[in-house]
Amino acid sequence: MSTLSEVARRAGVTSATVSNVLRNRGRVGEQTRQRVLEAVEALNYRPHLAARALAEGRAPTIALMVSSIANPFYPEFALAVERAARTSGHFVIICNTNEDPQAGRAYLEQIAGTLSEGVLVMNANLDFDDLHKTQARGAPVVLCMWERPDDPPGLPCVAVDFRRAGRLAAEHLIELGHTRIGAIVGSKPSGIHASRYEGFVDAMREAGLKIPAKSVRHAPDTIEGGYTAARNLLEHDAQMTAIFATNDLPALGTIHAAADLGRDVPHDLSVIGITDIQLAQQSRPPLTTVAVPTVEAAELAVSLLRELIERPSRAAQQKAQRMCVTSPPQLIVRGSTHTRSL
Amino acid sequence: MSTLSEVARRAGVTSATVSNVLRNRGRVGEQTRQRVLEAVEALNYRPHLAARALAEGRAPTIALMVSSIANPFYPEFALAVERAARTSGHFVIICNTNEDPQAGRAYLEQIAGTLSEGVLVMNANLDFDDLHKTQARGAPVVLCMWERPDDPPGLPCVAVDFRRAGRLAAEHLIELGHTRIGAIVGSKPSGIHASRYEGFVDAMREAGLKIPAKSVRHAPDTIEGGYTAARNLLEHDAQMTAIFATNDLPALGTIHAAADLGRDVPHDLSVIGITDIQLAQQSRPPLTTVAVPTVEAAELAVSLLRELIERPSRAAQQKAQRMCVTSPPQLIVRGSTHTRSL
DNA sequence: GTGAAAGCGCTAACAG
DNA sequence: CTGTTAGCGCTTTCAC
Repeated sequence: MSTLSEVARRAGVTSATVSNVLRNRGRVGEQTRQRVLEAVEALNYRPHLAARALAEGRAPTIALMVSSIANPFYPEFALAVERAARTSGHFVIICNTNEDPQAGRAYLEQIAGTLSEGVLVMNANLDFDDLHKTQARGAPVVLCMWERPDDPPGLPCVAVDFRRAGRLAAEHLIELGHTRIGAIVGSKPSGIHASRYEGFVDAMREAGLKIPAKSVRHAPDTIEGGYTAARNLLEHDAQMTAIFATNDLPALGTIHAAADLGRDVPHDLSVIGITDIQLAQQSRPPLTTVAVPTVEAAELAVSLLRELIERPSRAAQQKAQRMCVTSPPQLIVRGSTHTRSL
Repeated sequence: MSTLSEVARRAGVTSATVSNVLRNRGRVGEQTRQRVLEAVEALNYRPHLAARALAEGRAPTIALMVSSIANPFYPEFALAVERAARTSGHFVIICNTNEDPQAGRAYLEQIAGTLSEGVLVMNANLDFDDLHKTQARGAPVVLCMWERPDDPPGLPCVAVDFRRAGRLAAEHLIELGHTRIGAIVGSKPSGIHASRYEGFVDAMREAGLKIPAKSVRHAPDTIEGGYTAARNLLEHDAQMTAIFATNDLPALGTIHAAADLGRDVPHDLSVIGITDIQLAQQSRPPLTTVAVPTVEAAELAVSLLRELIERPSRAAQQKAQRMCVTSPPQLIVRGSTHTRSL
């Protein structure tokens, strides 16, 4: 690893000059520029990013806090984040909190503001106090998937109208003539699944449909969780003709459960999810779902973060209020829903 | 963000002392230690990792090069890498090369040795020259899933006996009485899928079974790729009773294709894959597959990397030869394979 | 145009 | 035990 001053020596100039040609700052004579470039080439010089970070007082990385990268939804988001981050010259450090606020805090305290200049939070189950603290220490924080455009979290965020997503899903089922509709709701009582369910409830109410307690189940946000909940639902109410899940994974599990119960999807049972993960296209039948603008959310989150990093002064005042809203979720009709036929 | 010297001033000592108490180096009086700790607390001080990295001449991060984190297999691996890395105090920077050697090179040149002190390579389609260069510049490199324990790549690596995996899969099918077996091989002609296919060929040959060209297809490493290839296979040879895929995703696609062709898996058609990704348990029927020790590979890779980082001198000599082999792949029989019944 | 010099925040000898 | 002194590799005024 050669250094700036080695390059400088070889080019017969000083390191300041080398720095200047490398960053196109200041005026440098064409001749010296050439010599410097040659020296850089000859020595195979590459700037030391940590040193640069220290000198500039900023870091070339951002942290992405996520509960577990192994959950099928996050990788798609992480990929989009990484792409967006690259365009602003940032690398992304992946921080799996494993849903543990302790782990999250450890990450935040160590890297925020020292190794990474900002943090993106994606359903990582973090303590809001911790988030505020890291913000106070100078590292901007943005929440990547806030579920309520109408209820700001007091932290910069990009919001997705999940309530609307829930409503769209329910409306689709209702339009198809379904009246006995079951719901599988992500296990965490509050948070992102609550608003989806609220949207569902809104639509049901408007259509004059009841939601008996028996037709709602809470389940872990996995295929298996959905499977179990769906079996349960179907065994308690044989008349049910449609199931709404607050997420794609449980919806996929529902399709499996139906198959095991000898019920054909979509003819005997319609199933709908929310998100539109890649797998949704690849199930049998392909899953009807309400697509959430993942890539857009990632891009907005990165650009908001960048803005907060670059205009800390102006941003300081707006921080609490700063909220970007993505374009609305959209219904994607595929093969798992059908006109009620019973 | 308060600094070491601010803490020092407040505690009435010098920054060296603060550094000492924080890292438990050197002897420090109990009284001063207390005062320092109080000051740290009062100022909410956190060490600046970039500064520390510069001073120590090493970085607290490693880079994980991967073709695309959105591919369902990598996240599981990435999670294991991150966990292992944390135990050695490293953060992991995720580098999506998108299969593009150019992109890979850009990453390597920028971060290797400056922002991250080592790099893990996971099927990222990188140029070996580039890897050798980054190694030469002082950043250890380890390949995470080398497919041939018997043929070292000239770079440190952890090897998984994929040939054996292919053999195990084939043997399972053969034992079940299948003789007309189709094969779906990952698209890249050389590399990781080749050895899996070789293992398959070995077993077939030993069993005295032929592999007509018609019963082999190359396909992208996706569900859809497998779907198309399987349809193709099945339409050309209605007698085929089993299909071996070099990876789980195409195997899953094969199950779908069979369903669309009205063939029951496993009674009309047995399907087997390799890897054992999470999805394999969750398909209908659950996929029989040969499990590859992902987590073990991740842990070995990280510890090998750490060793290379820490003993550069000794390691230098061994670098080219350094190879860890994981425990062997194992057959996991689930629902997609069955005794031949035609 | 180019160089000299200070400093980013921390660590690591070495003195005292 | 604690302080002094040098850097780590780079950026950035500010002189010349």
